[in-house]
Amino acid sequence: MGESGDAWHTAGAAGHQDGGVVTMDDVAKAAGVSKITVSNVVNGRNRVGEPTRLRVLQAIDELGYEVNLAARYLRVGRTGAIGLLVPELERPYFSQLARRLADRVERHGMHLAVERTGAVRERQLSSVAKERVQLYDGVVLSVTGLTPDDLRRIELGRPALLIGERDVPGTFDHVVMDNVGGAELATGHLLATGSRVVAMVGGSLDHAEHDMVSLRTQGWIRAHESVGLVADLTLVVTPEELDMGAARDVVHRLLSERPDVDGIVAITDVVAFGVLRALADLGRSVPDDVQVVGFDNVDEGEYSVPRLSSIEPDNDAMADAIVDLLLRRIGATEPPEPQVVMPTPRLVLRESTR
Amino acid sequence: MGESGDAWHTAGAAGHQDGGVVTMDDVAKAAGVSKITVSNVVNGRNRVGEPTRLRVLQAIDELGYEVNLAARYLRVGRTGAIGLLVPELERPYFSQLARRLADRVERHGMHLAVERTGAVRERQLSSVAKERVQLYDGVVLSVTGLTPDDLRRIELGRPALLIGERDVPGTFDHVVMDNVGGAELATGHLLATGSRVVAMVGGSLDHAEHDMVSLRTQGWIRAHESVGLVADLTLVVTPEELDMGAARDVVHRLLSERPDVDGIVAITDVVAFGVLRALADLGRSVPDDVQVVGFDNVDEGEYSVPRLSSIEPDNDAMADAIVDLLLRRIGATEPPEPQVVMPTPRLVLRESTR
DNA sequence: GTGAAAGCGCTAACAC
DNA sequence: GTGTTAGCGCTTTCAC
Repeated sequence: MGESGDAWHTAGAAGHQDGGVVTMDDVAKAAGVSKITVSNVVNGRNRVGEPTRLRVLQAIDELGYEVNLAARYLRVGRTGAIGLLVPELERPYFSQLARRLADRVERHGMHLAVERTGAVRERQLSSVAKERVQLYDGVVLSVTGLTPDDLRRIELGRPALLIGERDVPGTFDHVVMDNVGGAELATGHLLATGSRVVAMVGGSLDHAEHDMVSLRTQGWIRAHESVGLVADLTLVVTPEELDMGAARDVVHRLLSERPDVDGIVAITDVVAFGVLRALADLGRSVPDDVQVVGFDNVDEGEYSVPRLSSIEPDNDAMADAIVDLLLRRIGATEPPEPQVVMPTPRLVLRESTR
Repeated sequence: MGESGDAWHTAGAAGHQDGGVVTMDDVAKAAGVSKITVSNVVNGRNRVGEPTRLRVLQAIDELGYEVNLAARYLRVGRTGAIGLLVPELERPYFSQLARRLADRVERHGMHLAVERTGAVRERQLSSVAKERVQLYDGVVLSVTGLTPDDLRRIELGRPALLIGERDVPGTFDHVVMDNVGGAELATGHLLATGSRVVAMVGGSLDHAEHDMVSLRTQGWIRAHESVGLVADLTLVVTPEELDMGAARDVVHRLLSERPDVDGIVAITDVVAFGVLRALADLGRSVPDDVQVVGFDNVDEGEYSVPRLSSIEPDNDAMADAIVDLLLRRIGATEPPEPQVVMPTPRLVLRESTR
């Protein structure tokens, strides 16, 4: 048959004859049936006689045939894949979310692919992301860092679900953390266990934006209010990036200006790890000199030194809701009513708090 | 026009008329040209007059047209996507590899999607993985944990490149770490700086398998040999899993049996973090009582307490090689000669060693 | 139980 | 510069 083909690509791994892009027609010819019968066999539709089935199966095996997904997709409109679009691949929160989603999606016979949107905004989301998203039956989109205005522009052209922020046009399914409530819970615990000067590392006072950072900062403020204190806004410090390095640096600065800080709420667990690192640098003992609490309850918190107390947003419940809502939307013929799910967070106490 | 379509999926985000799966034909009709002219405009082929181009562009905009990638792919055979298949999404090594690859791949105008193969073996790799891989122009496959025999079975039907193990059929492009050399370097440093009883946490003595674990264990043995010592094989301890929790547990056990251990080589950085956690539990000071060195030089090593010394396999050079080799193979019309790349590792000293 | 015809949306050739 | 023809590989009627 053909002379070139796919087989060589992997440099002749298995023992196929010659590869050569085997089509259903080839199989049909070899088995002495028609294309459609091959299709029926491949897709397990039972309207085909056992002897024919066997002959077809054998031909498939001999020729090393494999369905062409692009063709099938063009015809059927389904790829069986769900896309998860996140701003960064290596943030533990996202990779652990990916793991949870992959588990659940596979349970439904589909699979998950993870892509990075980068420090994407507006234009990029509406054009770049839009194109690549086509090869998924549905998309989970993390919109951390996008303004409500950006969000209004998003139009992916297929079933989609948002995670990450709270205030959203109201036209998307949306699974969110209780950012305010969680931060309030965390801060409240520090205040209740003797901390008097509780800083918010990674927070922001830009109340206009209803993004994760501002919301968690509000929770920190509210916790003060609800015990009759007024939060000292100079204790909100904002690192360049929400990573460990920047967090560590900003804490060095904070503690040189405000050595009286005896509690730190970190905007995320990753930031909290940077905080712990800085406190170790400075010889402050945790939790005796300074209590620290994070947010997200990432796996690594179990093993940091000291172990990190954190807010668990109920990540499993969120993952459940995400795939349920998305699959519902994928399966629907009519656009279902957009829904918002916000599980109740709880505080996980480990060694970094009293 | 149509009444249903894509638009509703995202619940009417943007302001398209009605959606309705707009095709090139629709655009062509609206602009008063032919399908192919629309195609030419969309793909930026300049053989189209400026006024026509403008009319087409406007029609595209008005109708909210978007190319159908499945159709294009069926025709052209390229999706512009590279797949990265890893056993686990949340291992820092993999997510950081993903970041490096995504950077480079995007520089070439393509994009990267990451999928999980799970604790996949044989059958799964040759069937499951094979299907889903079709929508990528090329695939980077991490084969950690597969036997050489499994590897021989892999036939993905498209340009592929292996990472992770050393001994491989020799028919794939292959980018590997110098596992033996790296572990030898790490162990050598501990021995040279006064450690006398150096355990290998996460190692394995199953020399039959030439997987990462065995290779790094060999490096540990060799380092002893090259300074005239003979490695005490009872110091090789194997946790259930290569994660922090199991590593921590196994170190607890190790140190209760062998309190004289004064150096630990961890098979990976993640294992090393578990080791550090255990040593903190046991009140051993690092590096004074016990030196610790990891492998992979994952970002988190900068921020652990204490900061982790580690083997840097030259991850950037590996990422460069991976995309260069893969793109070469994708672009080629003839199967290029399979190539093996193994950068030289170096030791990064931080606080966990003397 | 099996097959023939049609077409999903796109682009490579080759006209004009 | 622009259009026509053909076909990528598959599945969905509907007939036999």
